[in-house]
Amino acid sequence: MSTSERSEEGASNFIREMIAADVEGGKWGGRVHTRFPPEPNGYLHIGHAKAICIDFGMAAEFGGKCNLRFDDTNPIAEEVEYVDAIRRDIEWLGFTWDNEFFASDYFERMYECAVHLIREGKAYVDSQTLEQIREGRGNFYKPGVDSPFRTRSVDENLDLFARMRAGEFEAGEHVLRAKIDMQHGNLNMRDPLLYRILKQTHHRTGDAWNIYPMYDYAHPLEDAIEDITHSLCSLEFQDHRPLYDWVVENCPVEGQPEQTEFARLNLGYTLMSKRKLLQLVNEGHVDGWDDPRMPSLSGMRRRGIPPEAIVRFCERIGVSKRDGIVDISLFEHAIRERLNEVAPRYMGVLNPLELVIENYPEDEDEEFDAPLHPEDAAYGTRKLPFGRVIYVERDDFRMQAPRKWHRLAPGKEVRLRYACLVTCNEVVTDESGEVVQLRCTWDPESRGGTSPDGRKVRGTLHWVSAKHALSAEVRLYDRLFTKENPQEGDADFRDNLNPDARRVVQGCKLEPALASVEVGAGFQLERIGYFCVDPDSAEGEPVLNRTITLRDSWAKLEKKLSKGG
RNA sequence: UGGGGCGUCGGCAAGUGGCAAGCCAUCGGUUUUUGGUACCGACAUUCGUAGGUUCGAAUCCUACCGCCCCAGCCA
Repeated sequence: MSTSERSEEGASNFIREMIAADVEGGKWGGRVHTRFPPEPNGYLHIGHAKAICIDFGMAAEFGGKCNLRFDDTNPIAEEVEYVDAIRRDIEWLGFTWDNEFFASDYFERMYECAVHLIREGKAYVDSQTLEQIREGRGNFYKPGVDSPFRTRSVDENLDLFARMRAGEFEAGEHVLRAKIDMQHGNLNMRDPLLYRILKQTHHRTGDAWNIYPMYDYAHPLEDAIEDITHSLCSLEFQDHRPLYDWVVENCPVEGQPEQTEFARLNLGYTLMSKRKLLQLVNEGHVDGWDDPRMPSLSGMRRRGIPPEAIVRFCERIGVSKRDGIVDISLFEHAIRERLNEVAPRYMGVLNPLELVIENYPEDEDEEFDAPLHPEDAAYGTRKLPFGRVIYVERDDFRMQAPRKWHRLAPGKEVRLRYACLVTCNEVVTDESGEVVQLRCTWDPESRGGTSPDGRKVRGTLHWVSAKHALSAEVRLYDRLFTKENPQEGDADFRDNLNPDARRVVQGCKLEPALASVEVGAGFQLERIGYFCVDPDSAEGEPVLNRTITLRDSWAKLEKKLSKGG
C-alpha cells in the first residue's frame, strides 16, 4: 500500500476519532467489534459498500472484529437468494467477516428477554387493533394515550404472550409492547411494539415461530448478544437510539453496545433505495439486479467496475453526519484511476471505416509487437497483425478538418498506433455521399509508428486489421437517470430514466488478441475507454460492456472552439 | 404545537480559540506513439445570517434563517 493510500485511509472522521478515544480510554477493554447487518431482502448496492467499508474498515484498523449478520426478523420479504448474493458481494469487495450470524439464531433468546421484560412489568400484550394503536400513539403534536390493556397483570401477559407464540391467535390480534411513556416527545418511545404475530414461514426457522421481533427490539439484542462494541448505522436511526439503549439496559444481556449514526451515501444520477431498485427490476426497466446500469454491486461487477475502485471511492468520500449528494465524477475518477493502473491495453473500433493502404502489397501481412501496458512492461506484449486493409474509427475522420484537428482528413498524415504513418490521399463515397473508404499510402520507413526523419505527427489512431478482426457486439453504458436527483420534487423516478443508459452497437471490430480475454476481466480499448467481456458472449461472438469512457479532452476543446467561433 | 440531526469552495470533506488540509470538478501549462496517464500551477481575506465574548472566533455564547429524518404490526 502506498503512503498516499495510507494517509487517505487515516483521514480524520468523527467515527474514527471516537473509536480511537474509546480504545485509548480502555472502554470495552480496548476492544473493537463491529458488524454489518444487512436484511436479506434485496441486493447490496454502492450505498451498502460505504457501510461495509466503515464497519469492516474500523474493525481492521483497530485490530478488532467485524461480524456479518443477516437481520432476518421479517420473513415476508426475506429469501436465501439474497443471503447468497450478499455474501458474494462482500467477498468481491475484498472483505472477510470474523463470524457469520443470523438474527433468527437468537429468536429463543429474544423471547426469553421479552418474558423477562413482562415479569419486570416493562412489557405488556396489547390487544387493540392496528388502527387503535396508531390512534393511541398520537402524533408530532398530540401526545399518546395509554392503551386500555397497559395495566394487564404480569400473569395474564405471560399467558397471552406464550399463546401468541403457540399460534393460538391470528396476525393482528395481539402485539407485545414495551411499557415506556405514551407522552414521550420521541414517538419511538411511546410504548413501541416488540413483537407481532406473523404466521409466515421463515427461510431459516421454517414454521417454528408465529411471532417475530421488531427491528427496534431485535437489533440491540443482536448487538448485545454478539458483544458488539460499536454499532454503526445510518442517520435515520438516530431517533431510535433512546429505544436501543432502553432495550440494552432493561434486558438480561451482558453486552453494552453503543449506536453511532453516519450519513448514508447518495450518488448523483442514480438511486440508492432497495425498494425502488427492486421496482426497476420487477417492472422490467432493467434486465435484473446485475444489469450493468444498476448501482447494485452485482451490476457494477458485471459492468467491469473494479472492487478496489469502489473501496477507494468510499475512503475518499469520508464519513460525516451531513446528507448530500456525492458528485458522480468522483466515483468515475476512482474507476478510471484503478483501471488505468491494472487494465491491459488493446485496440478495437466501435464504428469501423475501411482504410486501404494503396502502396502496401496485396497479399502480404505482417505483425507488430505492442505492449499490453504503457507504464508497466511486466504486462508483456501481444502481436498486432497488420495488412493492406484496416479499420479505423469513423469519428477519427473528417472531410473538413476543424481547427487543431490532429486526426484523419484529406491530405493529412497520422500515426496508426504501434504500426506506421499513413497519409490520406482519396476519399471514396457512395451515391448518398457517405464516406465508405479511405485510400492512403504508408511510409514503410515508419514501421512501429516511429517517424524516420523526426517529422512531427500529432495524431495517433487506433485501428484493427480487417482480415484478422473479430466482430463484436458492444454495449455502451451511461447514467441510469437524466437528473442528478431522479426524484426531485414529486417526480416519479421512472420518468427520469435515461433511455440511452444502454446503447448496443453491432459490428464492432476487435484485434484478435482479445479472443483470449476471459469474462469479467477489464481492459482498455485504447483511446476509447475501459471494457470487459460480458457473460452473454458466445464462442467467436464476444459481447463487450463499456465500463467507462476515457476522459476526452478533444471533445471539450471542440466544444470550446465551436462556441468561441 | 413535538422530537432528533445538519449547515466550511460548484460537489465531497478536514479543522475542536492562534490566522481555512485534501480529493473531485473547473481553468491554465509541461511531457506523451492513447487529445489517455503522469506532472506543475490557479481555484474560500472566508466558514448559513446577525449580534456578543476575546489580544485573537469556522471553532465559545445568544438569537434568527435554511435543509434533512420521524406519526409501519418495515429495516
